[in-house]
Amino acid sequence: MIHQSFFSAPSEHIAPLLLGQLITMNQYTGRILDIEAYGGDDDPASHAFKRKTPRNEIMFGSPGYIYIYMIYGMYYCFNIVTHPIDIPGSLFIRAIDCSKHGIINGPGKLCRAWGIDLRYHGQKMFDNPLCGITIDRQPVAYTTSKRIGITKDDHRQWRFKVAI
DNA sequence: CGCAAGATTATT
DNA sequence: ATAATCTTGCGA
Repeated sequence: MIHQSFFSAPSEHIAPLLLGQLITMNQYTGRILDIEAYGGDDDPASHAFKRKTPRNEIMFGSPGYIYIYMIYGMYYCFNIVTHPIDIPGSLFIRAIDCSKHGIINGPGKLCRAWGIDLRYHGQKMFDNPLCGITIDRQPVAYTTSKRIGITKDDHRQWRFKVAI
């Protein structure tokens, strides 16, 4: 499994490297198909755009930790903190090809299928036998596009998907 | 303390 | 295109 320093880089640099690779969360495994990158005070769409708040605080912390938040009162979303400490950013996992459930397209559906909730918030994606990512393949071809579901759109092409 | 907006999804 | 549903963060 990859270690913490791997996540200590800009989100948009890491995202394509993780596409097609193996993610493990407790009993579940799958291959990452779709990731969005988020930054900090230069990224209006990011939760960490302005100040540190109770919710986004972890985005300002050490890389490689799990950031979970609830959206629209119904769905949890799964993120991994990026950038060195004090520089906020995250990777937003949107879709996975899961060995058990098949393709799960949608961040809310992923958390529902894998039972991810706030208990995962603040846990590690490194040095953790239960949660982590293993790079066991050559880099895969991918496409980029605009991030979806955001209104403060800055037109950045920070959505990364495995090419069909 | 009130209120609008939100990194979504299923349905029309 | 819109409802469902509730937390968060902002302003007063």
